[in-house]
Amino acid sequence: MNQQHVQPTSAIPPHNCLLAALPAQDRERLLKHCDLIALNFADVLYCAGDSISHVYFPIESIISLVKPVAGSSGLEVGLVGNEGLLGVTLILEIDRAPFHALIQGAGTALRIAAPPFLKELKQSPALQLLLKQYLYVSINQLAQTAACTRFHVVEKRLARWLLMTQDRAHADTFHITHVFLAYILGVRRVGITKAANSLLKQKLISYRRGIVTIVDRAGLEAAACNCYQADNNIYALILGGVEK
Amino acid sequence: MNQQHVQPTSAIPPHNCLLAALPAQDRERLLKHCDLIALNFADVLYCAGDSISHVYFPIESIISLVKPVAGSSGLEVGLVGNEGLLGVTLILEIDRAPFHALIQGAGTALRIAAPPFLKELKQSPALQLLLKQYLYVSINQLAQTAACTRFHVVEKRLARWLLMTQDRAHADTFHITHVFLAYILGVRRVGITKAANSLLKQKLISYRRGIVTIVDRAGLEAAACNCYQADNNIYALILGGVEK
DNA sequence: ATTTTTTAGTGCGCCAACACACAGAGTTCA
DNA sequence: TGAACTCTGTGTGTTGGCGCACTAAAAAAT
Repeated sequence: MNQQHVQPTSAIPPHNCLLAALPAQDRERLLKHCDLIALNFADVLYCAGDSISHVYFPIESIISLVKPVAGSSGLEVGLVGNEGLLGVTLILEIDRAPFHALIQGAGTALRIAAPPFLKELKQSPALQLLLKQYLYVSINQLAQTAACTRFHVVEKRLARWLLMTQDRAHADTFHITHVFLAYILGVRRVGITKAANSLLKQKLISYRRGIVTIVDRAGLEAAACNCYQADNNIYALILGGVEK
Repeated sequence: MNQQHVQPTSAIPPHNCLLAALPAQDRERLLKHCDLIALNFADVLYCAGDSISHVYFPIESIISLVKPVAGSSGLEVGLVGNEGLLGVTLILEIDRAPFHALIQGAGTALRIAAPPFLKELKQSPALQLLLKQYLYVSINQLAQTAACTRFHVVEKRLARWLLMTQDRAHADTFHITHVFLAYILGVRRVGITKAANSLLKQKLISYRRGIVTIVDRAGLEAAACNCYQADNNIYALILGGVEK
């Protein structure tokens, strides 16, 4: 892990939707214990089974949750950007990460050690509720991914994943290689090459050597399975009050 | 839904592991609000999105949690027997079922309406902890199923499912058809026929017209993917104190 | 006892994804 | 400038599961 502390010099205050949704007082108490850190591509924040040392609120960074599989590579079961947080299961009072957590998109995050987080959690019913809601959404999205992985072809799954990442990257262009995508979606690299090439030919995306650009977002949404919409719907339904 | 009230006449007291793990006082308070009911095969307790009217503690019944998929049939993402309960997400204070819940194995269950359950939940830290632990286990098993569904062939998945069902049925023989299994595992009926036939030829199971018998449990464990063991491990790790 | 319904087994062509291997092109570094 | 490395594209044969259609046999209903 190669995390650096970052001076919070930017004029725009760092933004995480869940933090923003907290009452000002609760948020301030929490922020006092937070560090703004930079997360680098492929950093591993923790592995399944590890103790949860810190909670992360991504700002621009994107975190992949990966379920490891004996013998196989693994399978992404969740994606965390500034709409969420990493470490939500702490609300279940179990100090054990259910999944690998690795950085899929470099950027900053607010980090807080588990002990102060748990202390604030006890004091803040608003934070408790937010975590419960986010956990509920995560469970729904996990099941959605399970079904999607079973029934939908790679091209549609890839389109969905690109949309989810674009939402969290807040940019049309981001860094990703076919190899990494293959790992995430649990398919061969060649499968990604083929699917990506198809999306390219349809002029929905463009890419070269690790840089993907969304060209036609509406088209990509049409090319994706509606699991993408389903995920958004459940988030809006449960966490609708949270500003995006 | 065709549920009948059942006289709790049996000499052996009905047994649900989670209820049994509660302190006697908390359990008694809860049981006062419980009805012992009979659940019939294919009963639908609720659909995804429904309000959670009741919580169910299976005794001999087995409940399937199914994530519906637009266009496709659905995919089982959880199995609840007397080692668990249905309605665990109520602890997240969200009155919305994340999955379909349908009876996969007929039998009795203790049922309690949501309002008294929530009231008892507030009063019983032991019940709160148990639900948190069970929810954590369920999340892990959900991810396990997601990965299993992606990477393992039907025959191994079928073997795993038969073992899970045998555990919950507490019997070597139970009622199940190929059509139902196909729905549950998200494959064609013919795929089940083929896989079941293979297990039959290996003398691990026997079956005829809706009745399956486990013949060689050790052999079946060897034929299953280790997702079966992984599920058991996480349950034992988190809920190890709970008697089986 | 005959018909109808339910459940299981078989055959055929098809396709998405697999495994493995290698080629070409851009990037980095010496 | 050339070598080493990284990333993407292509080719060949294989396979697990799909869709569809039909047969066979057991159970239930009339």
